[in-house]
Amino acid sequence: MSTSELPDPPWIQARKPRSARGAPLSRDAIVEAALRVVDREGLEATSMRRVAEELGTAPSALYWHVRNKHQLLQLVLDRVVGEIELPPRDPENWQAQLKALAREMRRVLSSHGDIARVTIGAIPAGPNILVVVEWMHALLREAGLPDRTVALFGDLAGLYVGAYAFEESLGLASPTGEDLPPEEVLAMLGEYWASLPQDRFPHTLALGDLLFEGGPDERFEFGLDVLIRGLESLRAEAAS
Amino acid sequence: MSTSELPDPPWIQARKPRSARGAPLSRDAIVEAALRVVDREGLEATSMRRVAEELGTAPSALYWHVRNKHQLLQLVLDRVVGEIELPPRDPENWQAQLKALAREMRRVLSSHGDIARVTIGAIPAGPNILVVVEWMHALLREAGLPDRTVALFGDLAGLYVGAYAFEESLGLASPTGEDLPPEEVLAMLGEYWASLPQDRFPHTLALGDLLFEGGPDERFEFGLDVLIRGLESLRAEAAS
DNA sequence: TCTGATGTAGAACAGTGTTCATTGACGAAC
DNA sequence: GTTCGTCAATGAACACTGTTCTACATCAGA
Repeated sequence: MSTSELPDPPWIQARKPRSARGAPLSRDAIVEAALRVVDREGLEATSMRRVAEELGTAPSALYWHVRNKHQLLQLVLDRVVGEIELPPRDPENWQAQLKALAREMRRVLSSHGDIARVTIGAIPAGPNILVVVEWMHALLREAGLPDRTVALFGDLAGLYVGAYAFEESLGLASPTGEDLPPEEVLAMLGEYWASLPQDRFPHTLALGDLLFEGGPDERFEFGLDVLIRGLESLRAEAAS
Repeated sequence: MSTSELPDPPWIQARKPRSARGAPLSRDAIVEAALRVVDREGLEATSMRRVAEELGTAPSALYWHVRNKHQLLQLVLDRVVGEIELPPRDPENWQAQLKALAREMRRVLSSHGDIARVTIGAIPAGPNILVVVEWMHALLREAGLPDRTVALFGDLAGLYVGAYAFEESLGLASPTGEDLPPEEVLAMLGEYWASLPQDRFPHTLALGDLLFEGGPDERFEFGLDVLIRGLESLRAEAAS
């Protein structure tokens, strides 16, 4: 929700529009169109031709406003991150607030199809992303964590939420790469599981349904819990 | 190193060779060739045509032995995971052994280019992958962790190592998508950092160089430390 | 009015995963 | 020894992809 008036990163190099109402196309309109395509048809279907079609123009017209597809997707990601709502900080409750931020990030990412895939391996450098990063850094520093820990943990938390949301967006992708209904994938997995020799995989077989039954929410919360407990352990050790 | 004689997953459906020495091509030869291409030129350059060229055959010939590119990459990944060396288990030292396993996984993945990208969002279902998973499940169960925790943590650890190795393989990818020398990317980032308004990003700016200076090893070890501390906290709570 | 920058359009390039009909090679049965 | 059917490889083709290049409008300022 921010549309914050921040300086663009130098590598964006937005072209100055000729006049306020002059150009039929704009970088923002392209980003918005690309996001619509991502929402409806997923990242894989989001080609430059498809985005241009959504806008009723030629694919080459996009390249006047955007350097390449990679940059366009980065812009879309930053636009999506802008939807994240940040509550007022309360350092006394830093653990609960950190969890709430992670949940909000996951919610926003998951509400836009595969877009989380873009986060993996991207330097978090868009204006909106920086706002979220600053909020988190502030919370952890105000909570009394050492600077080095804050810097490293920010990275780690971003990696976790991004990777998790991405994995989640794939759903139950068939191991063969075809589009199979999830129940058939589960059936195949079950068949394979049953075929495993008991003497070589006793522990994995003993875990049995526990490996499959945890829903995505439960798995996400577990990871969050582990991360926060680990961080708290570091904090306690540093404070002693 | 395993070449374990395990049943193939049902979705592999390997074709039975006509005779032992008959076919000039084989699934294993294709996987090996694909791995060579990944090692030398990276995942993005690994096309079916490139793999076929490596073998001196036509691209369409591959499709007799492999269902599609997705499956081929899964096979390559499993082949790579087979290189992981597993020491004898010592549940007394489960924390150190768990860390050692994670380091070994990262080492093997990172020694094969981008291959870690394939791990993200893939159901860990190859034979060699299952051997590693079983080892880990065994270690944690023998260490006395509750089954539910073992199942969930296995997922989490795989997600972390895979995502980290993937991010690492990208190196310092330019935010624009072009191939820029890393120092130039760093220069751009520094320029952007310097342009940020002090009043809106005080904490992120205060962290300063701490955000950049941690090498990949240090960052990986930090994440590992957080995960293990979190797990230990769960174990202590469950044991009380 | 002329000039130059700002945009858009269309064609083209080199490449992608995958399918399909065709052709060859070989083991087994007659 | 010949036929037959399966196994395997081929080459062409399809429908795409990201990107670039040239050409062509459109409009602001001198």
